[in-house]
Amino acid sequence: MPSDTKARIQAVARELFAEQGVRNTSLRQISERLGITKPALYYHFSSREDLVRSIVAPMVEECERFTRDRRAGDPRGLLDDYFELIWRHREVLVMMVRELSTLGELDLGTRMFEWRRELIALLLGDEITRAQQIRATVALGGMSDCAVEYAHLPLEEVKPTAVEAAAVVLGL
Amino acid sequence: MPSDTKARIQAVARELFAEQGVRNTSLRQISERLGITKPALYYHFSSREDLVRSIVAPMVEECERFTRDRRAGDPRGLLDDYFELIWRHREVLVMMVRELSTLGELDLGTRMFEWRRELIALLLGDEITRAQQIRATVALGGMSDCAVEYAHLPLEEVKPTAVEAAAVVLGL
DNA sequence: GTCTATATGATGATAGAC
DNA sequence: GTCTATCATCATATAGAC
Repeated sequence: MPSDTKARIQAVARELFAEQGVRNTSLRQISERLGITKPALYYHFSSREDLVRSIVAPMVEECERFTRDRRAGDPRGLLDDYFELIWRHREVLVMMVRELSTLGELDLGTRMFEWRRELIALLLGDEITRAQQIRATVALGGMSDCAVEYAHLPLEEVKPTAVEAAAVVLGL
Repeated sequence: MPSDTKARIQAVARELFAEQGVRNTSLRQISERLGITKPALYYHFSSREDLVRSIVAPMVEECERFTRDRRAGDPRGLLDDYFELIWRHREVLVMMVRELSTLGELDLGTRMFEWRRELIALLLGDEITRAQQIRATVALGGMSDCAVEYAHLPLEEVKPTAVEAAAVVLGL
């Protein structure tokens, strides 16, 4: 059985990134918490950016798959699934909210912004007024905030209320 | 008339902090955009942290004054004033959202979290269920997101809809 | 008030031994 | 796979001249 050092590096990095931000976390800190040395990291990842990307990629890909594979209609069900999606990735989400600037360097800021635009289109259609756009921001942004703020609670304790609140805002 | 270099430094710093994050901005960048040298900054500010603090302090103080001086009741009016408050400081708000971690070093993360707790208490009273808490997070968090996402629009185009959406969530 | 020059330390990254 | 040793680069910050 091969050693799973690579996965352990990612776990520790995710932990530190969520704790103190991506930019604030050095390879030294990661290696120290793991009990290995800095250069050892370079055997598993070609660069620091490679490591960051490997952690963020799964969420980004799943988000983009979510809007790509989804057909319009059933807005209430979409809110439901949207919440489970951001909830599943809330550890990375905390990271992103805390440091949009760093993710911007990886070109993820714009992709996530574009993703939310698509999400709003799925919810309310293509032609929407500014007022609808703002309500959608309150609804979706508010739900994201919940995933961050109540990240330590069980899903069942947060989701029903958060989804219902978002639905009320959107008049669903 | 004394030169207002100090204020110009703060203006440029605010600009760069909002653009690319606090941690990502070096004193070198600030001095270069101003057309002066790095050590010149130290004549006006005793340290980098001193400069950051001088920019964030006004918002934090006004937030804390807001909850301190306010008596409970008139929740609809509170939502109204809350939105104008975060809107007025939205440049700093973008900074904070983008980099809670750095602000955490300045002990501001906890203060802002505490502030939102007080705000929710003013809105809904001291004894609230978790469900009310979550709805409040959607409402207040959603409004904050609007200040960030529509920072480039005039207030009158955003505020009425955002406040109304928050009020609906809270059943006001 | 602003400059030049410099001290000191942390960072990401590589070379090469084991 | 992990180590020791080392590099260039960048950061904040200070000393002292003008």
